Amino acid sequence: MSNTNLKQLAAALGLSISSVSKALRDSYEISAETKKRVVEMANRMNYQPNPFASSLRRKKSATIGVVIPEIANNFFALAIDGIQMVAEQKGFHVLTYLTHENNTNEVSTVRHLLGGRVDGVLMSLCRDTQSVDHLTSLQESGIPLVFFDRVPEQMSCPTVTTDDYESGFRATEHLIQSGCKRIACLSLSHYLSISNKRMNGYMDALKKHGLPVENGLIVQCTNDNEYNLSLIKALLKGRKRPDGIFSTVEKLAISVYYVTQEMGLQIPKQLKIISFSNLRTASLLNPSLSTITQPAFEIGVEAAGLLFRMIEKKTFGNRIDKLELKSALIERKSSERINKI
Amino acid sequence: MSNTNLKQLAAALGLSISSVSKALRDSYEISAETKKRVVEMANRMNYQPNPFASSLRRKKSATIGVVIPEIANNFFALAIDGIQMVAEQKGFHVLTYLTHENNTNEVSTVRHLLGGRVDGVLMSLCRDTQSVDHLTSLQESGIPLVFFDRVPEQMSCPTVTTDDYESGFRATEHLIQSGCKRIACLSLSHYLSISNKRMNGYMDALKKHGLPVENGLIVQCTNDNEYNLSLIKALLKGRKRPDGIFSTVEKLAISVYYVTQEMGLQIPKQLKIISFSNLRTASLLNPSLSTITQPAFEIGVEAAGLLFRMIEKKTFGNRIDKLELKSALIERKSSERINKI
DNA sequence: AAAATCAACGAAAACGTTTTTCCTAAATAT
DNA sequence: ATATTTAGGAAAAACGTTTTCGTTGATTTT
Repeated sequence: MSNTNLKQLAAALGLSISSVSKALRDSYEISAETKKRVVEMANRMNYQPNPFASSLRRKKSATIGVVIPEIANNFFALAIDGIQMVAEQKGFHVLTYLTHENNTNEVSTVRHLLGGRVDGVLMSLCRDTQSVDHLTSLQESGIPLVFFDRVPEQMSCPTVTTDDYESGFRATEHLIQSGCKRIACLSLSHYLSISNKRMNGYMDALKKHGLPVENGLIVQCTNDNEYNLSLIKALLKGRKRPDGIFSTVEKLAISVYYVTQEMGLQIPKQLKIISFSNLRTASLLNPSLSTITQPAFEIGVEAAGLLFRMIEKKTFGNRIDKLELKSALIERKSSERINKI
Repeated sequence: MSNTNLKQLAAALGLSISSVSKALRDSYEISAETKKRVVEMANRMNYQPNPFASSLRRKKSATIGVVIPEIANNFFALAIDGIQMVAEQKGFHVLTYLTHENNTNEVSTVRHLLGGRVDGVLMSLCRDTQSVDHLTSLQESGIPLVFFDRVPEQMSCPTVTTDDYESGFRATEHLIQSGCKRIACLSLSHYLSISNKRMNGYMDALKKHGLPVENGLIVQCTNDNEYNLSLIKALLKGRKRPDGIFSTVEKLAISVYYVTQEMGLQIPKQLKIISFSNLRTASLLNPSLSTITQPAFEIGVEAAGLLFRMIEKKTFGNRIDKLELKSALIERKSSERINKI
């Protein structure tokens, strides 16, 4: 805690507290010379305004909250990076909260946020969030709220997302064009819109190319990594093994790599795979992993930008922005066509 | 901002503000029945105490600050994860700041922190920090401060680190035992103690095994990825190419992989490599990467634990904890001995 | 029965800002 | 010369808590 306050500063200057405050905030009521004197003394005495007093009085915290499922995740780490950049430019602080994919944590975090600790909230839902009551109550409290990537479908709110349906479609079509006939889809959660949209793209691509949609090929994964591994193993050891996998999320693709390594299954010869991913090492994997790569950093930047427009009331009345960015499909070895001789 | 405050709550209950406050804080001065009434009404009216008023009055923020070079980094993401876990248990909020390896940012962040926004600070230095003036002033201000991983050598402060010297030594010795005769060292910064300690381990291992320490084999890398790539290229294209690389940091190893891929240099046949890294995909790379893996999550947990002991004044007077955790050396293909026939 | 203790609560000060209102002297207008 | 404006600054009222003292009436102690 900074030890010098306005009172001491005022005493040292022979001025009143209010004048010092106004001088520091560059008010027109204070003469230029006085301002200079004040600023100099403030520096000399190492004055730092008390943020709580200021926040209390102004009802502004200069802080935003970011609520995400996890941080040890390339996508979210990059998104946070973008968010932090914008926040810093605006002179805002960033409070982060991790839900660990657990709705209970999400709800309690939102309740904390309702206390008014932040001027705005950026959020990406956790995988098992169904009810949006906590979210609407946050929104109704008047705190600007923007969702990114994992957004709630049931409520009207500003969002920043990517072209999930199209990406799922293109990824699946790419596998088909590489020769796959039986393509599995690894889904993160049937509650998440991104997971469902990606899966819908997958299904429509199958239909377009006359391939059947088999329920057994759609694997709903959990938050338990071990259990996911067993699901993937079961999928790949089954009688009618898929020859292609569309993974809606990075960590599931990594699990597939581990399983195939253990089983001695060859990618892309026996199994092709493409996955949503922000791995920097995708091209260095054995084999290199074909990816749909979301512009994670930009998503963070745009979401934060939107939030600050709301905080600064630059957005008119009831306008609700829905921004969609494009992901990039990057073909690598893991989905390469094998030309039989 | 929550709309109901103590005053309104008190009015609704027909009690005084102070009694309501005391009831909510479970003071012995208030009867059990009254407490129950108050708590019920508080829930009904959705009362959330104003955090700024509370912080202002109590001179406690229930918040810690975390200052790190970057977040899109496996090590730091994991460390943050550990920190957040402990903070949540303690009911604390976490404010994160990124310096982007830039000392100017570090200094200005510290100045912000001096304002008293947080009750404690966890920090990992940026690569070009030389002077520790800003750090000592933060420490002298009385805010508990714990460094992790990248710690300042010139000042006396609590730290959580790993066995960097030993790890550098073991990694280098491992390369030697795999048959390397000319081992290069990729250093992140000659200002960072971790980088230097790892390098000292490297040099001592060379000496122990009668290998010369060549300045040309010690590459001081920068914060510019492109430039680092050119440095690595120059190293590997030189007349007397090294046959082994000890990388003190993950991203430089990744750069080496890119360069060798481009050059068609074969790992581990023509070049062996081992690197500090927390890559989850290390074993899936082509070839799998031998790593020294730091217990990043635990580092976060321990550093936060230490910080909270200081915040809660559980640590006696001038005691200064220096905790050292062990890293694990994991041998994989990238440093495998090639047995000539 | 008087004095002391006690339980349960209220009044008010304090935390350090920001901001509105008010004051005083000098400058300008009438 | 008097009235009015205008700088430049001071006083004081918030902001919503927490906490230190009182203040009661009731109970216990002596």
